[in-house]
Amino acid sequence: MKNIIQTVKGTREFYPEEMALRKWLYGKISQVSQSFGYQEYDGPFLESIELYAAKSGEELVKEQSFVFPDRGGNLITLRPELTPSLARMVAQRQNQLVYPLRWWSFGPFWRYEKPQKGRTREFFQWNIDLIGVDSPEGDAELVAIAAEFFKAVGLTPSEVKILVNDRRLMDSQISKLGIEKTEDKKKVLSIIDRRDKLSANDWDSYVLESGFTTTQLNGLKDVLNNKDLYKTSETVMRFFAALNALGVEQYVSYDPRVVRGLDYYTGIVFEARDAGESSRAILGGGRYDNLVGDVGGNPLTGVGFAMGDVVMPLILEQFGKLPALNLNPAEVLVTVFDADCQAYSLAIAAELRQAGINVNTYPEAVKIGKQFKYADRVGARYVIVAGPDERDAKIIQVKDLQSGEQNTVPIKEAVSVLQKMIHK
RNA sequence: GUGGCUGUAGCUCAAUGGCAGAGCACUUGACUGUGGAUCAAGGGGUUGUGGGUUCGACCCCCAUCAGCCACCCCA
Repeated sequence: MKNIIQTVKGTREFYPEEMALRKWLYGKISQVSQSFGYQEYDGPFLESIELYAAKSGEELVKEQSFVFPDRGGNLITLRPELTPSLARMVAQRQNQLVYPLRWWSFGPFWRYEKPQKGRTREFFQWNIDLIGVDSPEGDAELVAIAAEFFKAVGLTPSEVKILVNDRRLMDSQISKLGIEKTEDKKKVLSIIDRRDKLSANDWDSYVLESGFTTTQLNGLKDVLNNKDLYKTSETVMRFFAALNALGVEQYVSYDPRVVRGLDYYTGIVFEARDAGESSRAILGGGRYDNLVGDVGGNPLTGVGFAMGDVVMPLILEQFGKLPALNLNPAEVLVTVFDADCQAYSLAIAAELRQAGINVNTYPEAVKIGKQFKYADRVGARYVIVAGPDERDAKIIQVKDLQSGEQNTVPIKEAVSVLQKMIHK
């Protein structure tokens, strides 16, 4: 045990239990994405480092990416995010694609970060984007997709909330405080982003230390406490009207403190958080204006979000919403009574499989009790016993481990009887 | 990248410088053609790894690896 080579730091292994959960999650994501008419796509897992140099935040590429030289000396990156690949894919076929473009993806990503709970170095991420539209209704569609996803996995509006703001709204408010320079505005956004991470007093001093006046500080506080700020924006009002019409308004609320860290958001921004103590960010996204420009296309607007796969199981566990998943694909186990009867058992199993039933056989003729225990442990519900008596009489015994009932079934009716039992 | 906590059986944890243990899990039996429940017995450890201090180290010191927590950043 001790000299087994360790897994790479921050990676996960998917034993059947975890794999079943991953597939379940993928299924929900796929179902919700497709219910809104989005098409599945994917990009390469390996990209050249130049792709990220243009657009992504400096830190993401320089400090949080796995980068290595290939045998030819080119720097290769394990993709830390999908958006640049998406931008290129759109740019390459910009004039052939049909807009609005609705695409979604679920695949692996790598970031060289310090692993801890809810954060690994290798993770899966759901990306979904609506490209080529700039309307509040388009923004609302993406938020509605997030809400429908929560609904699909069984999370209620009291357990998860999607918090929304609009950068344009914030921008005009910040201007009103006499902060006009782009650089200063960026600084304010990052200050707002830290609002929850500091105590009220510490945050106040942080604002002042960053070079802003007391008047600006107080003005900023007023803005951040104004839950009705969105009512001053016709666009955001339309956005909320659309959410109402889509029937997901209970999951969504306006919060002027949400600004998101990334520079490239230009309109609506949103993030989902759980209502528990940890209050983790579950997903985040927003509107961007210049998706394709950086990789050489004509500017296209879009709105999208990303959700990692690591936090969701933690949230589901916290609220007791983890699904009970069946790990054993075989509903039936055919026991092997003794060496002489093995062929009879194998033939029964083969016949059931021909009929589309998933069947385990016990691979050796050990004590029947052990085989029953095995069936119980692996979660096979029906056990077939076919010993010498059964073989000679052309029958089998079928036991339902859940009810404990056992019936004698003529071999000719085995398929139909089991199909009925399995599908009832 | 910075700071802190932790690491003992498959799992959850005891043992605070003097013989490395318990519960659960596992194997076998009670039950010679039937799982779960009960009872009994049994197997299982280089105490994360490598050094050091000591007559003696799970325990103290150093390093290292991993996990967790707070920063940073974000999914």
